[in-house]
Amino acid sequence: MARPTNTQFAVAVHLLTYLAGRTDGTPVSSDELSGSTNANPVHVRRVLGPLREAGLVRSRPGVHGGWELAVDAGDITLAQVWRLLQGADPVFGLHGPDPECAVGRSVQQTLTALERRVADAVATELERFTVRDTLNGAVAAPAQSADV
Amino acid sequence: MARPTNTQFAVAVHLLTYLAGRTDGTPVSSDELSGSTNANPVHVRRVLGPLREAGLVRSRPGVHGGWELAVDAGDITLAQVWRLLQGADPVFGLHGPDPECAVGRSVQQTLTALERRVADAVATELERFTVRDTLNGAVAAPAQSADV
DNA sequence: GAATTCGCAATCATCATGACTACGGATTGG
DNA sequence: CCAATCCGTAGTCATGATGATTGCGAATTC
Repeated sequence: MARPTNTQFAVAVHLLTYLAGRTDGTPVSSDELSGSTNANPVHVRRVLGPLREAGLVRSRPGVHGGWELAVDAGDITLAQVWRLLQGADPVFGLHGPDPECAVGRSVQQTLTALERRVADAVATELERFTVRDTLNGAVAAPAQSADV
Repeated sequence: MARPTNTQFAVAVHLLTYLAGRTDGTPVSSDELSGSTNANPVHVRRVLGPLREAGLVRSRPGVHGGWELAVDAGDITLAQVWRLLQGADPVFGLHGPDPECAVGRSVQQTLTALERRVADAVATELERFTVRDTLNGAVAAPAQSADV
């Protein structure tokens, strides 16, 4: 199926959780972080970049530099992370119908409206959890899955 | 845009709406459908295949063959279509963390649980609409978007 | 001044998606 | 029976998104 192509959200949650688990106040280098996420340092920096701009994390260059949380883990909702990294991505892809077809135009409007509804639903669900929850393993699977 | 690649759900909604709009009982060929969706006939058949297996549409070969709805448009929820085509796709991609890292394993479990929750949320939202709604343009944007 | 680490640009490999072609099978109509 | 139409499916190809990797510069610490 549509394989997990964009993993930035997953990596970000991992990184934030890792940082939240660091009790000593020392920053963590991209190198160390890349080891845990099995990614490379450049990618780590690219993922953390938007989070830094949003004020969630700090970075410092230099010998004992690295990354650390800028706010409490309990104050970072997963919805925030989602919006920063993948919130602009459509949940389902749109297609380009024949512009001359009346049905096509109507369907396109419908799909756009749907997209926003679904994106809202995703954000609402992610709003319920924070990085602290992920650190504590407090994110449980739903009682019953609607799958199939 | 992470998800922009897989447009099968969008195409399927388009195709079903097109079929629902056909008042005369004659089947529609893949060729005609491909014109409206701006795709090619083979792709149309590939998208409609799972819907046929689920009993939502029928197809007939031969001279006056083609596709038609097998059930009432009001009985086809968008969630059904979603599950058949993209329901198995993760909403956000998972990454492959270092299996030796305790944080990594924990985060992975959390993300898997999250994935199911979010997938449920999407399905629940799509459950609210049917192909008839898309035909009537009855899918409105939400009152306020949670974007940004 | 040397070592460390972030910041960023540029290139490359991989993979999902969909377009396209080709051929076979089923059905209709003469 | 034969031709035309249309689905069914396999196979190949182009495109685009994603992430790996390298290289170089700037900032900071010691």
